[in-house]
Order: sequence, then C-alpha cells, then structure tokens
Amino acid sequence: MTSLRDVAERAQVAVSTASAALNGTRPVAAATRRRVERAAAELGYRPNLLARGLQSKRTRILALLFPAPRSGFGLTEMQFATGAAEAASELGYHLLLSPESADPIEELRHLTGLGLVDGVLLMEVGLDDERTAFLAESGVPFAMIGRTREPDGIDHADIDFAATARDAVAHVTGLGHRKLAFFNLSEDTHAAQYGPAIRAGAEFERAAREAGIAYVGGHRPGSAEDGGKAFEDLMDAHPDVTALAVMDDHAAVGVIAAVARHGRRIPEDLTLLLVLSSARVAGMFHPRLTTLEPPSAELGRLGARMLIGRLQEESQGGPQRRLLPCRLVVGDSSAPPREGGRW
Amino acid sequence: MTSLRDVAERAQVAVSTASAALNGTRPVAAATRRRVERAAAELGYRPNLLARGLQSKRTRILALLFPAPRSGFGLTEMQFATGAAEAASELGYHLLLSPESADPIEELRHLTGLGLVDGVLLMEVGLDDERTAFLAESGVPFAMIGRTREPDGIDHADIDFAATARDAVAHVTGLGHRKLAFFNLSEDTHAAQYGPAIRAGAEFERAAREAGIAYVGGHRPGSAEDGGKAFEDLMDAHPDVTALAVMDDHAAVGVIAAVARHGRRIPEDLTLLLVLSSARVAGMFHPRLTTLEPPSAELGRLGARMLIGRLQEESQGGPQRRLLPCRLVVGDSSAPPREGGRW
DNA sequence: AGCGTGGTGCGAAACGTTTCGACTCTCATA
DNA sequence: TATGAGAGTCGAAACGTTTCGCACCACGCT
Repeated sequence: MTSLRDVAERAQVAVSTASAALNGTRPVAAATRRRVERAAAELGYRPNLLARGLQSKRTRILALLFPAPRSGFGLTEMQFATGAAEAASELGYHLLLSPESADPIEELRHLTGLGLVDGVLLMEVGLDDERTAFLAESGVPFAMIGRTREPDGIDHADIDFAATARDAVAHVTGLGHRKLAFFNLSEDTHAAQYGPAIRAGAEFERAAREAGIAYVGGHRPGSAEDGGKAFEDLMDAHPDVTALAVMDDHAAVGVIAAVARHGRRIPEDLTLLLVLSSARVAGMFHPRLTTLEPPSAELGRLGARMLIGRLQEESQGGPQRRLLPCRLVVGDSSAPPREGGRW
Repeated sequence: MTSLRDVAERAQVAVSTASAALNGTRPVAAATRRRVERAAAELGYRPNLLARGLQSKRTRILALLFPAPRSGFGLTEMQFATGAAEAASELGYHLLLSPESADPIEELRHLTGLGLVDGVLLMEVGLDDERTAFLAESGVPFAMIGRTREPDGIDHADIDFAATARDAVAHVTGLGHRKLAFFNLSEDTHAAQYGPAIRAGAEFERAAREAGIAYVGGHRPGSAEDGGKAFEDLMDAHPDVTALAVMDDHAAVGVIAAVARHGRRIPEDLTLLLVLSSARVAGMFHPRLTTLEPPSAELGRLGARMLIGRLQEESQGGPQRRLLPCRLVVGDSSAPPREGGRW
C-alpha cells in the first residue's frame, strides 16, 4: 500500500505539497506538480479513502436505502439502484446498498451515525414518509426517487404521472376509443400511501376528463385472480369500455385470461395498456402489450446526481425537482375499437 | 458527532480504556465496563467507521461487482444483490454496489486500491474469468456467486445444476414423458462462456441419459422469434418430443406462441418447463409455467457469508463451496404426455 | 519485608490524509 | 537599500480510532 508519504519522498517534496499538487487544492508550481504526478503514477498511488474521509468529513459514499422486496418488486427497483450506482460512479462517488429493516428510522440513525456516508438516497417513498422528517431534522443531505405529498422542499426525481396519463389517453383516443377503464395498484399499496398508486389514479382520471372521454376507475386488483374478477365486473357494469390501462403486472395476466375465457380478443375487442411496467415484462405477454415504461434507470441517475450536486455546492440553490414521463412502447395490444364501440 | 473521547470523559476513564470496554478487545473490570457502556448509551455514541478502518485496516465493507445489465437481466441478479446486502447487514457489514465498466480489471484495481473494501463479491462469473486471477494475485479476499471452470480453490456459491437437471428430468419422467428437449440460453451467452448456459446444457443431457429417456439438445434461442423457430424445428425433426425445458424467458414466449399457432395446447400436447427463471416471471405466462426457480437471494446471502467468514477467520480453513438446487414450482404447464406419445 | 504476578488502567504512537499557519525566497517598489 | 507582497513550500496538528508498552496496585508467596 503506497501512501502519500512515499510519493512525497520520491518527488522530493513535503507531504502537504504532494497533497496540494494532486488535489489542486492550492497553487503549486507547475514543475513541482509534474514531479509529484509522475511519482504518483510510477508508484501507482491511490489515495486512501478512509484517511481522506476522516480528515475532510466527506467520504464520497452515498447510501441507497433499499426496502425489503415487496410483492410487486422487480426490474424497476433494480434499475433505480443500478442507475444511481452508475451515476455515482461517473462522478467519483460510491453507492452503498442499505437494506431497510423493520425499523427504518433506527436503521437510518445507525447508518448516518457511522460517519460513513455523505448523503442518503431514498426510494419507495410514501406520501407521508417519516424518513424524510428524520433526515431533514438530523441535517443529513438526502434526495428522493419518488416523492412525498409535499415534496417541494426536497430534491427529488419522479415519474411525471400527469404527462404519462396524458400520453396514454392520447394514445387510446388517437385510436378512436371513447371510454377508458383504469385498474390501479392493489389495495395494499393504497393503504401504504404509495405515491404512484395514488398519483397515477388521479392523473388518469383527470387526463380522461380533459380529453373528453369517459372513464372508469376504482378497481385495484393486486393479483391475477383479482384482475380477472375486476375485468368481469367491468364487462357487466361498463360493456362499452374498449380500452383498459392496468398498473399491476399480475392483474394484467388475469385480465388477459379473462378476456380469452369470455371469447374476446386483444386487441380486436379490447385495447390493453400496461402502465409502469418494463417493456421487458410486457414482452412476456401474448400479445405483446403496449406499455408505459418508467424511466427507472434514469430516475436513479438523476437522484444520485441531485444528491451529489447538493453535496458539492454546499446547499446552494433551491431544491431540484425532475419529473420524467414514462415512455410509450406500442405493442400488439393496441387497436382501434371495434365498429359500434361495444361488444 | 460524539466521539470516543467524549464517552471516556463522561465515564472518567482513558480513551483507550473506553475502546477496550466497548470492543472487549482486552479485559476491563466489570464496573468500569458498565460505566463506559452507560456513558456511550447516554451520549448515543457511534464509532466512526472511517477512523476505525484507518487504524484497524478493516472497514467491514464488501464490494459487489455489478456487471452492466445485459439483456437477460432481471430479478435473479437483483436478488443476488439484495441477498448479499441483507446477509452483510446482519453480520455488521456493508455492501457497496460497484457497477462494472468496460474494463473490469482496471475497475477492480481502482476499487481495491482505495482501501475502502475488505473483500469483493463477484457475480456473473465466466468459466474463465480474468477477474479471479487478478484478485487472487493481488491478495484481495473474494468470493463468487457462480463459479469458474475450476473453482475449487475459491469460495463460491452457485446453482447445483446437476441436481436441478435431475429434479427436472424426474418431474417429467414422473409424468410419463420419454423424450425431453432442452433449449439453452442464447449463442451470445455461450460465446461469453457463461457458466449456467454451459453447465445446464451438459447436466440436462446427462440427467436424461441417466434416467434412460431420449434427449434433444443444441437449440439456443435468445429471443421470442428464435424460440418459435426452434420449436418448429423441433416439431419437424422430433415430433415425438412431449416435454420441453427452456432456459430463456423470451424464447419461452416464442415457444408458447408457436405452439398455439400450430394448434397445439400446453400442457395437453406439450409439457413446458422454464428453467432458471423466477416463479414471478413464470406467473406472467398463460398457462402458469412450471419453473425451476434459482435460489438467487440465498446464493447472494451465502456468497456474502462466505466472504465475511474468510475475512474474520484469517483465511483459516479450506475454501467453501455451496451448491444449491433450483426449486421446482409446478405450474399449469405440466401434464402426462398425450396417449401414444406423439402428435 | 521483599518480590513476583496478574489484573487494570493509562498515555502515546500510529493509520494516511487534509488543512493551516509560518517560513523562505524572489522581485518590484519606495 | 530597506520594505512589502506574493508565490511556493514546509512542518505540525488534527480527524477518531486501535494498539502497545508501561505503570500501578493488591495480593500471596518466600
């Protein structure tokens, strides 16, 4: 393990000069700097992050609080992590993957007390997330992937549900549909005040209203079975629905089965949209479903960048907010409504 | 930030005594220890990991080298990470998520040079993985999730492909099938010498032979389209195949579509197994596919535990090796072969 | 009474950085 | 020829731990 002292010796300068030369933290004569740099290169010097962090109070390590996998867990959550890790890496930071236990606050207290991390990245943020209050209070820099009910004071990157809903509605109205149904995420996620469930529901309703088409909401199937039942309910109560947007992957499975069971076909009899699921998952369905794919990796990147930005600029500038729409990937489940519009 | 010095002052002891009392690193009178512990608790003392690491050369941080997402990336890879993070956390360690760039060796050199991590966890290990040589040579402790061609000298946790293949074959022979086909992972993964592709292929063939049933291998469809084509090939060349095991999710999609296109039904005309995919993914298919689900989270946990074990016991004891079979989850795609055994 | 011994506790050094005040030049200016 | 400024460099302190040698004390033994 070659230390700065070795470098300094070889370059015939004091340790402090070597430090300054390598970090550019104060002016050093060009010739000296070159000598130091050469010595460092020759010795393969790598600064010890621990020593640096101990002294400078900045470790260049971020923690990503990773919740215990819930049922709907998947690619999206992983992409938050990989996106954040990549962005951090590009900026010279490291990402700690911190699994969250039953008591997130205690977990946070522990993690931040260690002096190991400069900041914290939150994901799976609830509308009233207690973690944000704790972090704000204890003065730990943090950013969110997702957002609380009133997120304006906090850096965050989230899906633009309004734009996503508009895009989805525009897609189906463009095909000629006049009545859209929306199956939200499960009751559980609503009970947990999970942002996407609540925001997506509200925004789809609004987008449908603004587009002047009829809208049916309220269903929250969380499984294939629920999905099938919800679809049958829908057929009974609103036989004139010709387009359906579904949030939950498994519910979509149930819907597709139910459609087939009732002798209907996708997309001829029903246009089906999968909302907030990856195109990869959509590709598992037959037919390939039209999807609104969340920019998960990008959100992870943005979150990490925001946090790092804040760390570097000494909390200068107001909080950042970035909302990204989902990407519409048209599959084989989209088509104009059947003549006459009802079954 | 309360430091050990504060604790020592409050407990009326020297800093070194406080350290010893809290770490149990050398005997301290019971009364003194209690005083120190109380002071620490009252002040909410948390040891600074950087300082500790700087001195003791042990950071209790592990790095998980996370490859750039390739196409077949999914839940499995994420579960390696979450499993490892959980196990690490339980043992008082932290997990750094290190994205791998184009030059993994340089990346490793950098990462290990920082003095930040005690050990490295490798995943997506190729049969001839250059990273293992580098790590062994530079003396950095590491463990693998997966394994190289000759892994005996290195701690590793991997899927027990032999047992998995036996279980799968037992499942289909138990149903009465006498001829099994196997669609391996894509050509690309073979070209990369990806262990699971090569081992699974070999073991399925062997298991079929040992069970005394006919076996058709050689297909390597990497997409839905390939999967469909491969299935049609199979129908032509081996019309008497009644059971098919598929490794690639997307290929399975193509197979299912092709089966339907040719007026056949699953499971009546074909028993379909999805190998090395999660039950969650299998549940997206219709019908729900019988799956051999890899114990990914458990492998992650094991990998982390092995690595930590090695770090703590000062390389005492030979290398550990743990092979875990996939879990057979029977879905709706398994059935006895049709009477007569051919279409 | 003198001496070893084992149990406790202390202070100082060390880990590898960064930071900061002070020192030494050189050169332009009064 | 002093003087001041400015650039460049240095040495020491500090960050918060752990570790290690040494001192202290009470005790039991000779």
